[in-house]
Parts: sequence; C-alpha cells; structure tokens
Amino acid sequence: MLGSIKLFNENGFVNVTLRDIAKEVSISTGNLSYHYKNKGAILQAAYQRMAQELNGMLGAVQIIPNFKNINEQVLPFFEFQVRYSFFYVDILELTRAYPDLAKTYQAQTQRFLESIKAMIDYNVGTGNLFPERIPQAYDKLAHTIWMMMVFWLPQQKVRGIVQDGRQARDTIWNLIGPYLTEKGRNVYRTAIKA
Amino acid sequence: MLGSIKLFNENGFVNVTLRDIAKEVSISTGNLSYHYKNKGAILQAAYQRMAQELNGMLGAVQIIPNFKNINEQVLPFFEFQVRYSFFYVDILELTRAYPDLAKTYQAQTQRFLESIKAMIDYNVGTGNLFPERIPQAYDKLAHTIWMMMVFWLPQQKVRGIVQDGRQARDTIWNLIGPYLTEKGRNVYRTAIKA
DNA sequence: GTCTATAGAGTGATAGAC
DNA sequence: GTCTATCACTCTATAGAC
Repeated sequence: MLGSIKLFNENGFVNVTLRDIAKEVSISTGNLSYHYKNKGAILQAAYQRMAQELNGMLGAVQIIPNFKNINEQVLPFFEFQVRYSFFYVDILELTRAYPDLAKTYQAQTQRFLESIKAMIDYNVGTGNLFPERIPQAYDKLAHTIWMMMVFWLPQQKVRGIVQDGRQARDTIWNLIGPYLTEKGRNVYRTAIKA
Repeated sequence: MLGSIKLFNENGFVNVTLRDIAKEVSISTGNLSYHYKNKGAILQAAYQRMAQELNGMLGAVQIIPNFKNINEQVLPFFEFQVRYSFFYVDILELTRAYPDLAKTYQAQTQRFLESIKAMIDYNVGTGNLFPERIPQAYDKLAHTIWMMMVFWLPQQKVRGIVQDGRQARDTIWNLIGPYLTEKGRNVYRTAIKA
C-alpha cells in the first residue's frame, strides 16, 4: 500500500501500472491482482488510509478551535497533502473515473467546510473576530479558506514552484486578518509566536 | 479543432482517443494523423486557441482596471473557463504530460498574477482601496484571487455541484471588501448595479 | 499464496492504395 | 488529402501450475 502511494505520488495515478506496483513491492503482478481485485481497489485502500489520517487531524483541531490550535494544525495539513499528493494533484481525474470515491470525498469536503465555518464562529464567540457585518461574508470566507487548503499543492505544481507550507499558512491568515478584533490581533500574535 | 475541444471538455483529454476525434469531425483517423503529427499537437492547437482568447480578455480589462471594467470581465472569464473546461479540469495531468505546455502556461500565469496585482495598485492609486498596511498583504490577496479564478471550476466539479458564475464573482469581491475605502464602497456599489 | 504466461481489449501512429 | 488496414505496443486481469 505504501509502495503504491509512493508511485502514485511520483508519477500520477494513471501513469502507474500494476506491473510498476508489483515491482515496487517485490511481488508478481498476478499476486498483486490476487490481493486487490483491480486497480480501483488499490486506490480505494490508499484513499481510506488518507481519509483516516485527515479525520484525525480535523478531530484534533475541532476540540478547541482557538488560533493557537488552528495554527499548529495548518502546517501538518500541508505536510499531509504532500504525503498524499497523488490525490490532490489528480483529484479531478480520480473523481471522474471513480464515482464512488467522488461521493465519499464530497461528504468529506462538506465536513471540512463545516469545521472551518465552526472555527470562525467559535472565534466570533470569543471576541477574536468581529461579528458578521455583511450577510454570508463568513460563509464565503470559509469557502475561500477551504479552496486555498485543497488547491494549494495543485497551484504549486502548475506554477512549477516549490513553496514552504508556511507561505500557505501566511496567505490564509492574511484572509482572516481584516476580521480580527483588537483582542483577536493580540491573541493571534501570541499564537503564532510559539 | 472545435470538435476535439468539445470531446475533451466532455470526457477529459486522456479519455478521448484519436478515433473519437476523427469520428466527431467525420474524417478518418489516418486523415487526422496527417493533419496533426500526434495527440500533443492537437492539444497544442486547442491551447493556442484558448490562450489567444484569454489574452484578449486580460488586455480588455488592463486598459482601465476600474471596478466597473473588472466586474464586467469576471463573468465572461468564468464562461470562458467552462468553454475550455478540459484545460482547467485536467490542468495537472496536461502540464505533467506536456512540459512545453507547462512552460507556456507558467508564463501565462505570471502575467495573470501581475495584472491582478496591477488592478489592485491602480485602485489604491484612485483611493478606492486603502494603501497597503501590512507588508505583502496585497501580493497575498492577488495570489488568492488568482487561485479562486483558476480553481473555481475544479472545485465545482470535485464537489459535484453546479454554481452560477456570479457566486464566484461575489466570493472574490468578498475578499476585496475589507480593503475598500469609503469612496471605494460607493464606487463598488454603482459598478455592480449596472 | 505466489508464480509465469498469456488472453483480450485498447491505443497512437504509420504504410500504401487511390 | 483522404481513405482502409494494420503494426507495434501497452495495459489490466485471468488461467493454471506449483
């Protein structure tokens, strides 16, 4: 499984053959097919591994979504994204070819969006963010943040540049900046110092 | 050419065979191969058509990048994106398989980013946007806007939803909102009214 | 369970007649 | 220029021996 994820990350899902995977893990293709019904089953297993890890990360930050905890989970998320880059890079290709995967991921996405929105609401509650002034402004902000997180790696690959995860983090905080209260700015400053 | 773009949009580049294209435009595959050296050449031609159209749009708004002109070009851009959805949906796959295309598109991207930044600077100059208070805040904002524009269609496809281009436009304006001066808010209100 | 060998279905691209 | 026919190759998945 780790062998196939490695190859998917390096060459892209469609460019990895069953022969490649078998060779990588030092078994025959026949043997590989014995353990996984077809290529889709291998992908499914890789995705399950990934989804489990992601849920763990989301869960950790949801307990107390203050700036400090959020900030500490952002970098691990981008490292996670690199470890499963095959998915984020080929996400359109994969969801088109495997409708079941698409459905599962859509549900995952919904939870992700809602947890971002919950983090915003929590920090409005603590007085770190201004109450919503323009209707739906925070829904749009949550949507933007989600897009930045999910498509950060793709944009990097497309532009052919290598960026530190911290640049992603700073760009996202920059979106939140204008909504910080005086108290929020202080909390933010101490949160990112650590 | 339009026939191949249609098929690429519907099924994705990798899922369209030379036979499919030949059938779509009612010629033989042999004939198709006579006119285009290989599949990459067909893609190249499709991309050139697309790039030309995009440059026209960027040029139109660059002349006077006030809110009215920007706002009027945003919706056409998202319609353009639908017309060439094969590119935006398969962008990672395509740039990986065709390094020449990747290079060309990276230059295109650079121009796109710079023109967004120029629009921001222009509106700081007219007093519609506050001068930059936090260093690089506007570079990050430009980057975010670019990502929203380029990955809007992909995020729609991944989530399996259909959205109006106006939602994309509103989400982008929502990013700019916090930086509007009093004057800028008035200009914006009259600009979007038309 | 693991292997080798191969079936079976495609694909991109070319050869050669017209 | 346009066609038909086909080459050469690749891939997934299976059959059958061990």
